[in-house]
Amino acid sequence: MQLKDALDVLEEIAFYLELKGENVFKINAFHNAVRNLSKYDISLNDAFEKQIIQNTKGVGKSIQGVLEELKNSGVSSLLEELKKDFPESLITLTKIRGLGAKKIKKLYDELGISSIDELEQACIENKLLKIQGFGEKTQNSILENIKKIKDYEGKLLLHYADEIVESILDETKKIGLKKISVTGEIRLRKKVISKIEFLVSEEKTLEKFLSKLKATKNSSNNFASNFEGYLVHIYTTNEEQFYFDLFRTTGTEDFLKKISFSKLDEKNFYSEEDIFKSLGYDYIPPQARENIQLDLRKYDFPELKDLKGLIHVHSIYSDGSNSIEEILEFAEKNNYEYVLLCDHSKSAFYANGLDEIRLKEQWKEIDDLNSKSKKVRILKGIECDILPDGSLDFDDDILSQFDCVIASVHSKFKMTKNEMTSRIVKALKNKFVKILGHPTGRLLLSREPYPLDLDEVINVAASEGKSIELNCNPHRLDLDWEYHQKAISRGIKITISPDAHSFEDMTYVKYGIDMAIKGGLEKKNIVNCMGVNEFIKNFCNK
DNA sequence: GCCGTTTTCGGCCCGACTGTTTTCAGTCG
Repeated sequence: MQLKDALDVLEEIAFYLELKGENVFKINAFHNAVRNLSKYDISLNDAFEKQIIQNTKGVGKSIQGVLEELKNSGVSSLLEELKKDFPESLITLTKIRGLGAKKIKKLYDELGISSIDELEQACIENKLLKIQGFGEKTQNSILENIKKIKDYEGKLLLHYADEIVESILDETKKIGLKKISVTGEIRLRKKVISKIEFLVSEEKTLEKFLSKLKATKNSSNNFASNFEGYLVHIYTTNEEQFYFDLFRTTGTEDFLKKISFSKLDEKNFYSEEDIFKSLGYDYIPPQARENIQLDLRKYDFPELKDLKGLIHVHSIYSDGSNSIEEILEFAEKNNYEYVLLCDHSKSAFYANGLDEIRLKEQWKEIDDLNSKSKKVRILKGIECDILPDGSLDFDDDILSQFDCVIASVHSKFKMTKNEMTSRIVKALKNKFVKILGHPTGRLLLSREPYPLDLDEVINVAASEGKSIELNCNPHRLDLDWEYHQKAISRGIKITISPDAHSFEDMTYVKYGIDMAIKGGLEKKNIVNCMGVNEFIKNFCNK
């Protein structure tokens, strides 16, 4: 069991305690424990072995007991006991934004609502207005949020899809199924996946594979299955037509049309390259086939190894889980020339943002490490909050002392389009700001972007000579690939950054590479394809 | 439930926001 799953159990316990009207401080104790442990991305076993559970503040005897029990048996008897008094589905209501334990209890006690469907029906029938503390706006926002949840149902982010693919491919290895490839949306590297698709060439083991997935027949060579609530499609083919069908099932339909795929008069190919060749085109990687605007020519697409700078990394100084030394080791191991360390600024109190005093401590540590490190240069950066009025979280005197400043919006999302646009435009005009972080603030499948005139932001970034981030966190992927051509056509360079808070996050740049290819970015368009000296020359103060 | 200690019980993070109220409760990060 992962520590994160165990923390979900603690959150559930807190929820049921709150339903029962337990002491607020007792409930908070569970929330505190979760908060203090949530920065560790490890298994529950490791958390015990590394003495993390034992030494973390806010994790006392009894919460430790719960975690111990989870480690040993996978369940919590406390949670099981608490659950007994309520319907199983009640906790699903916590998925709805704006609903906490208090409101859920009211809905349950007064209207007997215990599921999202029941709640939706009650809203439609105007029943919530009768309850004290609920009004029209609350009812509307609940309905809206339910709609969102239903829209998102069955869809998953790319990195989760990759995990599922991985686990299914592990199974096929055990079975002995050899000729299988992921195809369709995942192979195109779409940012949100609605079905998981495989192409398999028929062999003896196919039946075993299909029964393992409990797949049912759709048509003669198409099977469907449901894996943990997600749709899986399995297309079957034969050895000779494998690449033809891989090409076809990868799509997109628009792309196939664009290259006149249907005009191919033979079906036996030995690679996708051969298919492009016989159609008279250079090879186009699957990522780029979703972007119908791109020319059918060879692009100088970036690869992971072309990224020379690891830009936008958080350390334990703010809300990251690694020390600067550990980040340095990671960078060395992965052949980066430089790291731009970007912890949060002081206003980001929820993320332990740095004030001027702690900044100085960090700078000293960076200087010390730089004097020892031969291979990797650590640069002093900051992810500086853009305050609601467009000013920055440090004054120019402090800002001037960073090598490079990334400016991002983290608060007050609910502004008008005009207000938000001028807020960001003002920040971009600060001469020490070099990169705009996650420009739209969206969280895929969870939070809409804030209202923003992105065209205007791109125009200003261009005229000010600033870079825009392609945030590689699979929840963000922001700046979206659909805006890449617009940005580079104005001369903007894009920064591919992991916005990392852990080692795992640092590997997210691979999703950035996927999106960059999709957007039609070439190495020359990407800031961190520059070596350290060129980066300093073009994007650093001093 | 956790912590800290003036060691056995009292205090516990907090500000912003929203929507409901008519002065505040609930939620969120």
